[in-house]
Amino acid sequence: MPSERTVERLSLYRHLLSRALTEGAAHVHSHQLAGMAGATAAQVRHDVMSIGYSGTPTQGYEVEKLIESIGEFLDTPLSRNIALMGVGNLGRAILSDFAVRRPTLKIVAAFDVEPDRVNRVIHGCRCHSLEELQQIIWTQQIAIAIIAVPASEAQPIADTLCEAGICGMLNFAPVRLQVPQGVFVDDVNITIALEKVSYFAGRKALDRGRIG
Amino acid sequence: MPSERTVERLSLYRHLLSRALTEGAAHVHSHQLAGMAGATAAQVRHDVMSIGYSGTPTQGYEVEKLIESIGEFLDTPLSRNIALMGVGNLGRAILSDFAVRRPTLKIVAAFDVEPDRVNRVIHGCRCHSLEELQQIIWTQQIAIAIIAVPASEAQPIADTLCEAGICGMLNFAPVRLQVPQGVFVDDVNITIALEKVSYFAGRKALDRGRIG
DNA sequence: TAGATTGTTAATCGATTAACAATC
DNA sequence: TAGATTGTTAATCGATTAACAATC
Repeated sequence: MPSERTVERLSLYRHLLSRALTEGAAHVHSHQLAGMAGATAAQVRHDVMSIGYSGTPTQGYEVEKLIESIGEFLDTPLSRNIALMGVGNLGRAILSDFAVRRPTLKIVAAFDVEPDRVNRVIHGCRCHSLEELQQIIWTQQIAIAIIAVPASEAQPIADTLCEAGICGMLNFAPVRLQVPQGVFVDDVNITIALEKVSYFAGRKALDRGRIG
Repeated sequence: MPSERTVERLSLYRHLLSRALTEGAAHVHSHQLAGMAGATAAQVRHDVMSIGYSGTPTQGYEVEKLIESIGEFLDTPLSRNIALMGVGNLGRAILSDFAVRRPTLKIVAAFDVEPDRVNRVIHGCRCHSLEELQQIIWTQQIAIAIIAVPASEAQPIADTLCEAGICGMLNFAPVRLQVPQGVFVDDVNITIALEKVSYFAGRKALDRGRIG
């Protein structure tokens, strides 16, 4: 079982390699990929080894083959259909900015409680009422959900999703979701990320003697 | 120097404790806070110890005092004023959902290149043109920036920000930013987060025998 | 061939966990 | 007092880094 960091890096490698491929790069060395990804060459070699792909000492890694190997490793037999819960400002931003980027991950349905959002098509995605949730999750084979609802509604929504059989959630609400053992949850907390930046930026500025 | 994880958890503790305080809680035990934060009691004790606050065996931690201690530790002498770069869908979502939550962190200015956004007030925040950047960063004493521009514009924007003396950035663009030594950058990559959820959710589903 | 890069093992580093005396 | 919880040290765990023979 690879670590979360390794999975994150592999995902990033694939993204970078796809772009390198369109620019005509046929081979990359570990330190080149490391430079692009903000990792070390040793990490790249470790990550690549862990997915069972091998390069050659002189040429390095074949870009096309490596992309393929990462895909075989990362892409699970799970359906790649995603549900978006909440079509407020954040939900709409996710729909417009991130829905199209990866063909392997696709937001196929959105849900909201606001009557003026339900039954509308927003950024190319139809918004449904919560009553339709279970049926749509089943018929569309949705395995993953994005939680972009206010904090107070996040837990009830998560409960409904778990009952409907969802396998994983990406949670933007600043709440720790209680879910059954078999469900994977990852949190993106923008406020905490900002506080972290503020803290370490402040420490660095102090070290530089810029302030304090 | 505390780890990034410790800083993230401390930020979360403060958030949770503030809410507990308004609900009338005067004291918490390590395992209670751990339960709320999705951490272990040992982690809570370790984190609290590292900021120099002490509880008592019978009562646990005083909520009000602990919040204060976390603040003294996390809140740097750095100005808490933030600039938002890019007022597209994501930028607007950040303005509306996260700007008001923490009084210690405040988005005081937004910037965009689109003429129809410049000089407008969006979600209570004035949007400026990039020409005004340096002057506003200086006069408003802005130390932190949020990068919510398209990938292709992220690096030039980051360069300008570094020249203007910014200390830290929270980057939403799917690019690894090149910055000088003294600048702290943290990345939020929603696509990678989704791929991670998909991978681990798939693994869990396999283990449960739900698929495969 | 010579040299850079690979796969792979061992060493290091740091965070988490366990353990336990001190204490309210 | 008895008992749960604390601060603190030691043990564990896992990831990163270093090292190096194999190899194209």
